[in-house]
Amino acid sequence: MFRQSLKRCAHLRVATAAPLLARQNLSLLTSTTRSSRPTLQTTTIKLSNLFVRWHSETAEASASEQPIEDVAPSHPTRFDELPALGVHPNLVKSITHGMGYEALSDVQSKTIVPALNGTDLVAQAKTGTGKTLGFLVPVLQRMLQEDPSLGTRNARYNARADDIRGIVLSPTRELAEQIAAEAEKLVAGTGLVVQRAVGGTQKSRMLEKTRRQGCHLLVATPGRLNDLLEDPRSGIRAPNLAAIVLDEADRMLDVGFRGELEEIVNKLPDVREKPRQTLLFSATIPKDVIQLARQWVRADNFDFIQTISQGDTPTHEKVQQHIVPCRSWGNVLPALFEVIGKEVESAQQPGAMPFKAMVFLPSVALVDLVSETYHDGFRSTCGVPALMIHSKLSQAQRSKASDKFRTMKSGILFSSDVTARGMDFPNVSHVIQVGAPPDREQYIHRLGRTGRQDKTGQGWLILSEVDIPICRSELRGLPIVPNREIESAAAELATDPAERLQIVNTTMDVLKGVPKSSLGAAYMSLFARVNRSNAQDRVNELREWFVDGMGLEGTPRMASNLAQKLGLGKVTGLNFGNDDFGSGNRDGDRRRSGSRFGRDDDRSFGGRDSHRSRDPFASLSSESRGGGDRAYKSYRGDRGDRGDRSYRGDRGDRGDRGDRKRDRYQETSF
DNA sequence: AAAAAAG
Repeated sequence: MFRQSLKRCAHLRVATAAPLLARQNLSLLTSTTRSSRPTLQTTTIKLSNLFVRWHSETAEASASEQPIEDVAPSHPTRFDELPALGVHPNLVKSITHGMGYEALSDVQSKTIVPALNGTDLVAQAKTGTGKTLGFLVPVLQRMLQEDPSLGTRNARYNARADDIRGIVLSPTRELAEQIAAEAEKLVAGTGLVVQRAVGGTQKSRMLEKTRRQGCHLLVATPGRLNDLLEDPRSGIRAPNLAAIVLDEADRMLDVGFRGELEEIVNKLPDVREKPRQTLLFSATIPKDVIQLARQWVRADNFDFIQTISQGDTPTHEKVQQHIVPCRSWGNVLPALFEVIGKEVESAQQPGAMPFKAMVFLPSVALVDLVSETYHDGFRSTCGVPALMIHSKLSQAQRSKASDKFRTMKSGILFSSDVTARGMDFPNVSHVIQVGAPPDREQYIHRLGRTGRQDKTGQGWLILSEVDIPICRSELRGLPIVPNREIESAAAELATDPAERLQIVNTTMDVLKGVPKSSLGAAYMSLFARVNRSNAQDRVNELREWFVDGMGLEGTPRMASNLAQKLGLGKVTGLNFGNDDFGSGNRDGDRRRSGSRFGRDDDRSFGGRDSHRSRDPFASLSSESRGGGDRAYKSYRGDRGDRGDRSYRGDRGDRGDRGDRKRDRYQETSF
């Protein structure tokens, strides 16, 4: 099995690597004497065959390829083998003594030799498998190799701020801090100096420290690094830059960062004059990112190393993935608190991990709202302390939350996607995702906050039915199993509180007591990613939440020009009135959809649909689509109006692409 | 109005 996965690992080796290897005394042959482990089948192929290779699932050279050398590189398995491969003993000592690691992980084992040789890498490995060490060791080793006098600690005094040799870029400040902390442990016994350049901190303090201590490796977020490089008085320079690392590479290469990254590169030495190594690491490397990655690596000298075989997912089998489909958004928060309550209880069982959960929410406003709701209504009964983190907090608050959660044995961190990637909080037992994750990759990275190294954990995804279709296609192929034991998920909201689930009542009562501005912000944020096909459903389910669930007069007011921008122009049931929680914009609605609004509204939100399905999931499965579908969907707002037309439109749509979609759904586990 | 990232 091991052999097979190795074979499937797309791997390129280019001729230039061989002499370097020899020069560094890295004996390739020792691997055969050291152990009987299978060695990687390394094939040298022309770069033009790269894409063929990635799609072909085989590493055997074809006739068109030109094998230059048939080498079998060694794959060290223990850190104490690294000095024999040329890694400085003081670096290795930090790892084996200071950090207490013995065995290399799969990704470390496969990247170390090519990385030490100066080969550019695109490396993909599952979350929590030690990618950070995988890029830090070769980058730091290169510095020690170029200047052997840096091997001892007192050489630190020669470090300079204007001769930075390595840069690591991270998409978030907290991740940069974490990487820097790891790097500092590594260099503890050497003369290497690590500095950090992240936003939200005092630039002048950082510059003063860097001028005083010097810097070999700079760990940075893009904005601050760019700022430092374009400031002629900063004194930060990297004329001899030897390596640049993009951690979370797929994220760093996407549109949000591309411009800033280009600006940074333009201020660094021209690679034609000063060649440098580029390392791109991530747990997810979608196909379209591979094209972008090629612009970063040297065309004639790089490896693409995957420790995830084709067809496998970047998630861990040991982490169970549950989905709780909710009949409406109003059910989502009660379901969240029910899951938390039940899982806190399960964690009491002997042998269970203490309950330490990260709860990912789709917007800052929802982090605020849910965090407050938990503290006001559930914290005392549940007994588990909770923190929150998102980018709108001050950096001091963010760091405090992050540091505190790191040390907690049991606790909850309500979070936006700031902590979704790379963060290594020890012993997270649960990752709970609320609402549709922005994309497949983000789902995988969030889930990867649990089940790290040799640990286990579990994932929960709590979704409104409106978000099911998008998630079903986005998360296709992932082993996500429906959970029907959460009563709040299917509970009616429009019933007398005396007959309503207690947890629903508590949630709604607490929400009602939260400042209207918080509710309003959360409401607005839930329209951020709607599209033409689900906008009306979202309006309706949120209206049900506010009116039937919380017993408010209506939904928060939305400016009509904002509604236009959001693509809600043709949607009915929004509140364009002057009062924040008016009873809805009847005038506007009448103008748009005629006079039946009131009646449909009553029918939809009055909770009088006796035939509504009690099990939202049952009506979603591909087998029971049809009658159940209709019964289930009948709660929705004024569909009757625009009504029947849009309803049939939906179904017609489905019918057109029916076969293909059905196929995809069958591959999906929920 | 939507994660993040410069001030």
